Amino acid sequence: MDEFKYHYQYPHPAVTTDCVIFGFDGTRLNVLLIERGIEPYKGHWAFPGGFIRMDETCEQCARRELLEETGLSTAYMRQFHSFSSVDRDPRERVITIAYYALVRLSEVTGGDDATRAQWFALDEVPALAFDHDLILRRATTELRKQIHFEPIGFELLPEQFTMKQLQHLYEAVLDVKFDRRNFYNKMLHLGLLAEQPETLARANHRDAKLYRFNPESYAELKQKGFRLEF
Amino acid sequence: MDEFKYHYQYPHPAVTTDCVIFGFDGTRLNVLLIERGIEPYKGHWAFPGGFIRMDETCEQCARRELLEETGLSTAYMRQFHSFSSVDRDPRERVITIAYYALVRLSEVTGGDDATRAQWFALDEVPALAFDHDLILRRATTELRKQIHFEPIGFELLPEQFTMKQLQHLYEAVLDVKFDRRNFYNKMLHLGLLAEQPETLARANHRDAKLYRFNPESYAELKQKGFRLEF
DNA sequence: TCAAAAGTGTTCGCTATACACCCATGG
DNA sequence: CCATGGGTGTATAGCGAACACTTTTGA
Repeated sequence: MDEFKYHYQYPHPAVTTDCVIFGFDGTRLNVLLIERGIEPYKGHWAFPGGFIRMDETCEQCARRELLEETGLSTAYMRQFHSFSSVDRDPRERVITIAYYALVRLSEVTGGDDATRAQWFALDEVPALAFDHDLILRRATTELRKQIHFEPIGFELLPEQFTMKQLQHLYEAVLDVKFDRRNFYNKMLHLGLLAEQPETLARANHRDAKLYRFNPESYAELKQKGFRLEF
Repeated sequence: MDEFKYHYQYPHPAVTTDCVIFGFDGTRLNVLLIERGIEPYKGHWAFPGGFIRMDETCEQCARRELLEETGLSTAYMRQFHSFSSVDRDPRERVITIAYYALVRLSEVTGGDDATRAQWFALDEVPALAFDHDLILRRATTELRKQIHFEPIGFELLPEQFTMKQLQHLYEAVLDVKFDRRNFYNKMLHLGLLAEQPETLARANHRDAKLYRFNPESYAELKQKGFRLEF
């Protein structure tokens, strides 16, 4: 019985997708890692990923992995780079198409039990399997680039959030500090936020207003040639 | 004799790279297309591209194609997206990793004679083979995004250029018009241009100053946290 | 009444924009 | 001397950055 039953006239690389899943814990940016149960790199941490099927696109493949590990069937997801070093996988030639996903930590469920998954703060990520260190660095820089000009930060926050939470998010992703008052002013004047009727009661403090991202306003502004920037 | 001598346990897609080669003719942005000599899409125009070898990275593969078609061994080149629709190639499952290159038209030589290659202005590109229409649209939007924030426009101009040429380039790529005086001021104050001793003699007009892009200045500014923007 | 965080406005300086004049060249 | 494009400066408005005070809440 021949296990190698797929024949080609020319050599073909294997193709995988890998998925860098970002979450925000209120203070720091986190990524979801899987502990590998098999060789190569058994026991090392890596991004969720897997071989592409012949009947699915890369995006479908990446979404399948996201679903398996987070229970989420929808989330913001973006292809950011393909990695093709000849020796990046010791088994065979493997080219990977990498995505990053932005998820709300509160919505993440365990995923299937077969794999050990764990969130790591960006600055506490251990050495990773394969070339995943490189993939993480690239994912982070691409995310930063993108958040400068597109309102994707909201994908990491609950539907309703306070101004302070939003500020902390931007500070965590961009690794900068903003003046609180200027941040409030800028955000409100952009016209992308809808003030919510509810407020968030805080112990010992004044209640905080809750906001929601308003995609319609953004679509409208974008059509008028408006360019968001941070 | 078995022609299908490469065996795998699981099905593998074929992987290609495609290369959108941009050039600037002084007025409009152009792309280099190849007329396909074989099926599928025989007689249709397509981007230079080909199957990846087992001993080269995608970037090396794309550069190989660039060299074959333009004679250029160095040029600005950027991977911008991978395309993986299941039916994008009728022969077999093919995933392509797409690059765009920015070249100086003056430096392009014929490439090898085997293929018929031709420059097309962006707005005169015919219907393309495979999903190359989609690839072109994506390449164009990515190029526009990138030129907003990185000084890559110079890659499309001769080493020495006049302010007017530079303005025309930006206008062609971004599809906007700039006020000539404001464009001059902004460019000069950015500090990215080195004024050249030579001038360009123009018939019937005053000579034009020639400039050169100064990568050192840019590196210096970038390190200081300066963000370029158009 | 105090501590800690929320909410709001004003001033200032820079930069993008709109706009006008003089210069150099060839015919 | 004139037509054509090259080169430079100025006035204004709008936006981002720096910055201070008041409000609310629970202890």
